Amino acid sequence: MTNKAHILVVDDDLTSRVALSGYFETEGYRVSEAEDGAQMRSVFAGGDVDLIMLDIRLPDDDGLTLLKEVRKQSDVGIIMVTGRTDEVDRIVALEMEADDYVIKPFSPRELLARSKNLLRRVKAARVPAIADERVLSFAGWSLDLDKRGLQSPEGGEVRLTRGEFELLSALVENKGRVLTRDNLLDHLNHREWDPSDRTVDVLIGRLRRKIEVNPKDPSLIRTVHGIGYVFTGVH
Amino acid sequence: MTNKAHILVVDDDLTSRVALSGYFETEGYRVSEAEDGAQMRSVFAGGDVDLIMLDIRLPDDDGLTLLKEVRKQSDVGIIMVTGRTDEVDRIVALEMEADDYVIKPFSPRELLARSKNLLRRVKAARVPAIADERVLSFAGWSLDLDKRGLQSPEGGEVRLTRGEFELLSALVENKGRVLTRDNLLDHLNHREWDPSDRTVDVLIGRLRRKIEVNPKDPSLIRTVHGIGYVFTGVH
DNA sequence: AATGGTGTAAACATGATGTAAACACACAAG
DNA sequence: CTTGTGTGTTTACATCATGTTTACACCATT
Repeated sequence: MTNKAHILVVDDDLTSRVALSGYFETEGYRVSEAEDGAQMRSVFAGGDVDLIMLDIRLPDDDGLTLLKEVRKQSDVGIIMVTGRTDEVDRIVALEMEADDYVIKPFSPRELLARSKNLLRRVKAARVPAIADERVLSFAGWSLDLDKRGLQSPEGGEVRLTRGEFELLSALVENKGRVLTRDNLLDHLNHREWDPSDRTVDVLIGRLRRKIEVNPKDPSLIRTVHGIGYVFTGVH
Repeated sequence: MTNKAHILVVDDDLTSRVALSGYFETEGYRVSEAEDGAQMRSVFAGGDVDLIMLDIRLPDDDGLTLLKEVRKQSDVGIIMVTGRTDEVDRIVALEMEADDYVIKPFSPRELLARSKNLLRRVKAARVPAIADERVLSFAGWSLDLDKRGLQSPEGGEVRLTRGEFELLSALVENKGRVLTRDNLLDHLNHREWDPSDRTVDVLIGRLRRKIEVNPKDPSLIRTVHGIGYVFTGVH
């Protein structure tokens, strides 16, 4: 998959939390951590969590209570983290529609295999939900993030190279905010910028010739001398 | 759930098979049984199986071989039935994308809870597929998802290999959205993509020679340099 | 005016893509 | 078992797209 899955680890015990996060980070997942229900809700509200590793024993809210709360509003993947002695609660958790549980101490290899399989299922179900188009509009233009194409106000399709597209979407997504070359180059490739690097300038130039009415006097992509560029198109 | 889920129990041992079937039947599921790979294939070919309980030890084909075979062509739920001594194979099974395993003798309550949760996920992913048209049309062509065949605008039947079909259906189902090679290879087989893997490129090439008016200048399947491919046929 | 930043044409280098051919493997037929 | 067939995968190489560099003119700021 192009996008890394986002995993939320909820555990009050620092040791297990770090261990879990470590495993997942090594595998290239994006990991967030929470110590309690409040922090969990805060991260979960971001709306892009794919899998929750949820400790069944927490100081404030019971893990099972949180499980119920989350399940009520979401089909996110949930794996309960349990101790050796939680036998009964494990079954209860499964019956409350937790997808799985692991027992501390866990086998990393099995844990990762299970997580991966579950993520596959979660994502498969989510695709149709994200099916709505992601389109950024400005000054009559529309930039389709799925199609990776740009439509002119007249309706014609304008072809953009990968670099031009990355640059334009970064600018439009941050419209009104000045982005440095360093910043833009990071969006483009993941690369450090040094003062002799003119890549961004050249690409901005090519972009202007494609979308500006008068490329010599740009109105959409403005230069901020000594800093970088800023997108000033109206919505 | 409106329709009863269909569960296929594959086990050569009569005792475990009957035990498993019994549990599921009590819960109101529709259960089929198979003693070996051949019988399994026969039932599975019916196309309406939601969950397979697959013994990891079978007389003829290895359970893992069957697992691989099924996974190659389907996202059906799979729970491996293992003995106490199969520790290593359990992990291997998970890594071959089995959803779960149970250890004989199993706790009926846990088994049923796990099955129920998995069925929920399997069905969630399947609903949109069934709800959608089973025939996808574009530019005069029609792709029959049940028949796994393609009809040309002139009415002739064009033969597609499994790989070509998987690729084309993935592209058409996501028309207008750019799919990465990673993405496409995942539809094709369940396999990770690495930059040296040219399988997708070759298959796309073969596909183009079958459906494009001018394969040298493709209009249906467009290349998005540095990203992947996108289907741009009109409906 | 001096200095460093920016625009841009042109050349360049490199990695991505198209594709033929060889290969590997499973399966079916003899 | 052996042979043949279909098909996915790998290899190899020609070609292409495009990001990057270079060079120089021009501009902005001091």
